[in-house]
Amino acid sequence: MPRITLPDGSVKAYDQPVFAFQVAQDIGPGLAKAALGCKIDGVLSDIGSLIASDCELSIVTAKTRDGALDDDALYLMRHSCAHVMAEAVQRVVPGVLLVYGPPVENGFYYDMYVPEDRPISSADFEAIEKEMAAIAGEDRPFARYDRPVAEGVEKLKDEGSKYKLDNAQRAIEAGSAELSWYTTGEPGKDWEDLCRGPHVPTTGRIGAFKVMSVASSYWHGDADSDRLTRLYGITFPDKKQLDEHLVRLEEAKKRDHRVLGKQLKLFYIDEAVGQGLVLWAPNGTIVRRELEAFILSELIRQGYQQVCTPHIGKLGLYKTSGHFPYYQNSQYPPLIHQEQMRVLVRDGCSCAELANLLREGDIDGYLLKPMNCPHHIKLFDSEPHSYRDLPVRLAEFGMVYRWEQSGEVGGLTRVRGFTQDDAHIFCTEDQVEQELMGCLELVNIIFNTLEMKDYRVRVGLRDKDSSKYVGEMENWDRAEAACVAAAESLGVPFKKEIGEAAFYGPKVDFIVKDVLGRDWQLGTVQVDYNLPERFDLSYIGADNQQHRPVMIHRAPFGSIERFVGVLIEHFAGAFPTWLSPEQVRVLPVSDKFLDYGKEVCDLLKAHGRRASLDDSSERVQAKIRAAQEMQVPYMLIVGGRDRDARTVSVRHRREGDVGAMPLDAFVEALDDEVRSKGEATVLEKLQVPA
RNA sequence: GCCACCGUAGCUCAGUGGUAGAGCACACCCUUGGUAAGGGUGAGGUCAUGGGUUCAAGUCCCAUCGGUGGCUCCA
Repeated sequence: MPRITLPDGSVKAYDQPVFAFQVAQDIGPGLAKAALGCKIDGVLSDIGSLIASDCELSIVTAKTRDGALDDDALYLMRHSCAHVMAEAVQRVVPGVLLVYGPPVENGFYYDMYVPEDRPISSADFEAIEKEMAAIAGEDRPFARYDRPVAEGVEKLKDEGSKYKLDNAQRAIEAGSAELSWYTTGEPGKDWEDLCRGPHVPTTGRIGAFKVMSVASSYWHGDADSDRLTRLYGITFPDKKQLDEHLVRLEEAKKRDHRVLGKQLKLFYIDEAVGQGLVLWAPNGTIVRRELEAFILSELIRQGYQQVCTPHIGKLGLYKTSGHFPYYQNSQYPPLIHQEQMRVLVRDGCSCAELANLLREGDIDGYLLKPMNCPHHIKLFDSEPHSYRDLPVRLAEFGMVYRWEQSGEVGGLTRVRGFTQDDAHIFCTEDQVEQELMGCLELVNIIFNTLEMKDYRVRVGLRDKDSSKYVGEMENWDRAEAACVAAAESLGVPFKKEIGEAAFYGPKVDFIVKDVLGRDWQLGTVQVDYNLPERFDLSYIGADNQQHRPVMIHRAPFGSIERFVGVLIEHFAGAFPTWLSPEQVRVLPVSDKFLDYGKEVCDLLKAHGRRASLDDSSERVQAKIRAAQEMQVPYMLIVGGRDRDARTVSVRHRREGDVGAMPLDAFVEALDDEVRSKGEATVLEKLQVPA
């Protein structure tokens, strides 16, 4: 009979099977009342679970002992709230069929088939929430019942939802011996859903919730399959936490790079120019160029050579590389010269035929480059190479153009024209590991300098059962080992993912989250056995024989556009001084002191600082506010006292008024701050007693 | 590409089928000041674009373009 071990190590023994709820009751009625579920031998379960054998048991409540929100509790509430939302939707909108409603990070969703003549829109949220509140108010129990597979399938067939039947069949394929339902209330009478659970005890325990958004999705995530409606919601143990979450979301929206980009005049996207085509304003261009200069200085230190190549190349080049037509639906269509077009028309080529020629690539033309590698390969191949030359590392901030789907383009994170911090390393097999290390070292240096700690690393390895990969298997093994070793050297969490390798080689990807919690892949480092083959690249080895080099593609920050977008959010617009478009603004307290202000400003400019003078006839308070809104790191307030003593009164955008210091000392301290990229700061100097 | 929502001044947003609005920004005037908005006056609009309904459309309908969220995709 069950002996139940509790988290504190104590044991409760029962002489017959016991419900987890009863155990909680025996520990204390308060705990039983607060219980949302339990963990039996580490498996999250209903508090109504019957325990028949020895186990470890912990009771899940909304808060952990240290008062934080309990992740398991949130999971139970989200999952349960999804059920309640689904029931509410079915009350509000007739004809809705349920598909799938899991908890997700930050909430839950429910996928549903919704009749086409009655789409769900945000106008329905209020009614849905009202029904949800009613269902929660009824406080009906989440009751589980199981059916043997065959009986369960019959039941689902009777119910007539192909989606639920499909879910069941998937569960059966995964090895389920039984199918389970959860009724909110009485089985056979109240609302129910095929579900493996677990759930909170009653509908009254789903917490404070809100329907967030509606979106479309596809059944099985397949764009050719049925289109479903996905309703997103969130829930928290109480209203206060929900409200706090909503406030956090609002705060996050203010840090959105699209909002800050406008506010700080960094970049614009104009529909007259084109969707996903970024116009970098002067301020944004400064950030970009500083970043590029920084990356470049590290590249040069690592032995890279900088190259420049054009934005277009002949179609044939991309046929050799394989980019065309393999990736043609994510490319701008080929460009054809008008003379050639004239000849085609003269020879009776119809629009349909022309479209076909373009699609098949059976035509001379140029392509806006979707990648930089073919150009770099041609540069490498423009002269013979000895093994003594290798590795050859060619770097370029190269702009590439890709036809992204219209629904996916937005801000700086997904664009149609972007600048890769690209380089291609041509090396021997033996040099691969060392070169990978170099790439990751670069990532390390740059993320550390920018104080970006919150990124993750994914190592994409081949699926050994698949035949889609090119290259020698032993080279793959070595390259994969090298990728893993290099990732380990970074000292940040990384995950190996089987089957995520490119067909031509393994890779290491860097992924960050934006302010709204969405993942973005920044850079990638990829080993490539394919292109050297396609372009018949070679070098002369020590044995005087021709050998095939290995290529490494690496764009550790992906695109400068996306990277700057991520950086804007990372710094919430307050770039470190070395990156700031405007580093100092001089604010004379009255225009009597404009002369001195100008002198200060000119001195800063002579030192290479990006400084400006606010000569408006505003009060100093207003000038501060204006500078503050543009996130200028240092404001120098100058008046009579400063002029007479040849000082500046320093105000920092975060620290506020930090006191006066001699002008020359400030200029020098700021030089140090910029030069050291923030390792030394003006503020530190000010804290040193005079 | 798919679904929902949205598009009004440079920006943020109001606007019941009946004369186009506010705040900020901008220009000019007054104010000459010491750490997050001093005061006044003024200018600024093909209400995304194109059709339609109506005596009358920013408002209702359709299409197109663009934006937002998610799905799909992402070499």
